[in-house]
Amino acid sequence: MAQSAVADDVFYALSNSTRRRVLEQLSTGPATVSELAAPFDMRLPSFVQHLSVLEQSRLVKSKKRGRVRTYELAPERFKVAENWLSERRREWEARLDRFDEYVKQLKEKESAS
Amino acid sequence: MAQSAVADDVFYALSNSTRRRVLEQLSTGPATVSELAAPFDMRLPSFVQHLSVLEQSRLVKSKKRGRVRTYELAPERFKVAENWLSERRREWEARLDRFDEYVKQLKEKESAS
DNA sequence: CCAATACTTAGGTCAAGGCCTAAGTAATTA
DNA sequence: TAATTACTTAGGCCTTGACCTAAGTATTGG
Repeated sequence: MAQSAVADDVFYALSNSTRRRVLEQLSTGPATVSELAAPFDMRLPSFVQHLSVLEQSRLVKSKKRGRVRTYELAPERFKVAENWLSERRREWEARLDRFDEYVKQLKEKESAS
Repeated sequence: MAQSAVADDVFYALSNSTRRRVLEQLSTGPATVSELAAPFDMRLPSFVQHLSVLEQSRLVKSKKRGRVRTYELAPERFKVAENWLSERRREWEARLDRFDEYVKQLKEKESAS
């Protein structure tokens, strides 16, 4: 899968507040489907779709023991989003620094005249 | 607008690779609609929809002078995504630290017995 | 072993997303 | 002022997304 497709999946998974709330919950530790579903006013099959989106994006992973499926965070994939964002920030800040430098030099020339 | 709806918009805007490429381009400086569209094999009206998604999310802003519309990055909104992600990281790292501490104490008790 | 539990599968509705063509409008340029 | 440029608007097509109900399967507790 192309790098950008991974980012598509990750950002898409993050674009829904139900899914983000699940990730918030899982940040505090593993949980079962029922536990995760409890806070939401949504039928289980609908909710489980969200879990499957999260799992496909690999932001979480799950394991089934007996009839209980337990989810946990898979922190690695978060880096895809974090890295993309910090790369953008790096880029625009570098540009703004160059602009500041440019303005500074303009001023120096001005005061020298 | 609720905080989560803002995050919905931001992450949704970021979930498409065309839109991310536009943001990458804009990280290096402002650009017009035609300049931004040039690299893409897509009809202008379709492309412009992506720009409007970006603008609605407030990740970018634009201004029209004459017949030319110029876009630029609006860095502030990126923080919504950055903050959400760093908050999750903070949370799960705190948890893993607690777990390490727990394991460490287990080992101490063990060696004391 | 029977019922309850914890999901899972199948399939349906409706809105939104991403692309298109065709036809505008407004600002510039020749 | 006529043509070109730089978008913009309108509307259509098809797929995907987010929800639902109904019915299934596989454990497990009584």
